[in-house]
Amino acid sequence: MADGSQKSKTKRKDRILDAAETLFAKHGFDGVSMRRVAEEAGVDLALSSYHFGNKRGLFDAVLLRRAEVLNETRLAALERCKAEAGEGGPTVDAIINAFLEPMLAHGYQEDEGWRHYFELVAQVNSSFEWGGQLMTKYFDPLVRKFIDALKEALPNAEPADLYWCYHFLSGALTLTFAHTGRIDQLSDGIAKSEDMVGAYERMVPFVAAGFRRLCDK
Amino acid sequence: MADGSQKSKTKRKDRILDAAETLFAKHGFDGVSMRRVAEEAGVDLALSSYHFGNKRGLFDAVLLRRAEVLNETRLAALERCKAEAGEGGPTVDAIINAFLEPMLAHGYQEDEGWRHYFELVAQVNSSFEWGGQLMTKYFDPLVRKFIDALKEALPNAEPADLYWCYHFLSGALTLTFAHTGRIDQLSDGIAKSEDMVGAYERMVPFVAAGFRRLCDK
DNA sequence: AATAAAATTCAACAAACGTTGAAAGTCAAC
DNA sequence: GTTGACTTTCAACGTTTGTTGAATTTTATT
Repeated sequence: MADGSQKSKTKRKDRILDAAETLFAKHGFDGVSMRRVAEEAGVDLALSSYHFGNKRGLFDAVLLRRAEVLNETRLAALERCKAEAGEGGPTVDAIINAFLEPMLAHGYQEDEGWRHYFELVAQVNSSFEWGGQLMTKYFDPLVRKFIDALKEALPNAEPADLYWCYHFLSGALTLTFAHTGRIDQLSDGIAKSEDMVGAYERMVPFVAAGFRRLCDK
Repeated sequence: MADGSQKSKTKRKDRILDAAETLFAKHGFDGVSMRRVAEEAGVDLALSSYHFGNKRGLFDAVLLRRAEVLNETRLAALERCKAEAGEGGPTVDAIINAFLEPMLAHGYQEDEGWRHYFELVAQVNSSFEWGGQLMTKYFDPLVRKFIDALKEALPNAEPADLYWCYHFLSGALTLTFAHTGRIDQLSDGIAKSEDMVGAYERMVPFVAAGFRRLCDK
């Protein structure tokens, strides 16, 4: 059969993950029904439960799928930035850049999947119910490596200051990738939430300046 | 009757708002049922619909109730900081401080209501579904006044830079007040998400340094 | 004390929810 | 081509959902 429909190409299991990713990003865990996921994926209702156990299992699978990829990319960027640095090790700017640049590389290049995924992570990160548990589980092992690198670049920093600075970075980052459209309305179109390159180019110096003011003693 | 139960004191309509505030903050709009709200408020199921029309009306009422108070407090803080400043107008640090300090004043002083409210706002701010619309509606008229003040303190700033800087501030702020507990786990207890004073004292210089690096030309 | 208005309860609706056991289909290995 | 292991569908289950019309109680006004 020579049909060009999207359905025939990818496997059903992946189509379910894609549909769930999109819907969870837009409406949150409780705002999406298993029926809606099945409909969007073009699949029977029961199939999601078969593959992922239950709704929560599906949610975890969506989060895990790209977390592994992102963590690897970020780790590679960190090690490359260390290798390129001179004897004194990488600068604060370089480390922050290694943390942010991989999101841009995947993020806004005609890849809807990654864009939805970052929207979902933004929502999870700020949610009381899951923010602590899930972000810790999926991202903090890597985040610790970045904080260790920052400790070397800022040898006199108080640990508590360093963690709070990362927290502020995390907040700025996730809100930016949430794509809520708020900055468009606030600025009357002068700043655009779709302009990820502009956001990235500003976030690196903004955050690095904060780190240095608090931690460079 | 001389009973000291909480029920008898406050009016039912306020009890519904309080219960909804707590529950929406923890579980989001779709994670809370009208029955759960009624139960928590100690009130009949139908009463919430009677007072607020429907579930969405209840949600809006919860958001609006404290937004008005917070906006007034922030406006007063901004004008006080302008009055106290010399001829050159307030510094960036002073303006940022006027924006953040009111949340601390209300926020963590044994007042659970405000704490839950800020958790709710954090969640709304990062949600694709509500973030653009609701935050704009309830907070942006005031935010524009703060940005105008920042424009005067940073006369050579590009407008787009200014809006992005505020966006980063907003992200750092809302995540911090979301109280997800993530920073506790990441830092092994060195930094505590309940320590709002510590967060506040660090956020002001962190954010102000970012503004100056990007906007002070 | 009678009256009108507002507040609250009761009971029920149809619709949507997550999950599951059993049946049917698909596919590769032998 | 028969077997056996996955995959997918079908049909239904018992709950829970938001909302509403009618009845009841409370409150304020006369």
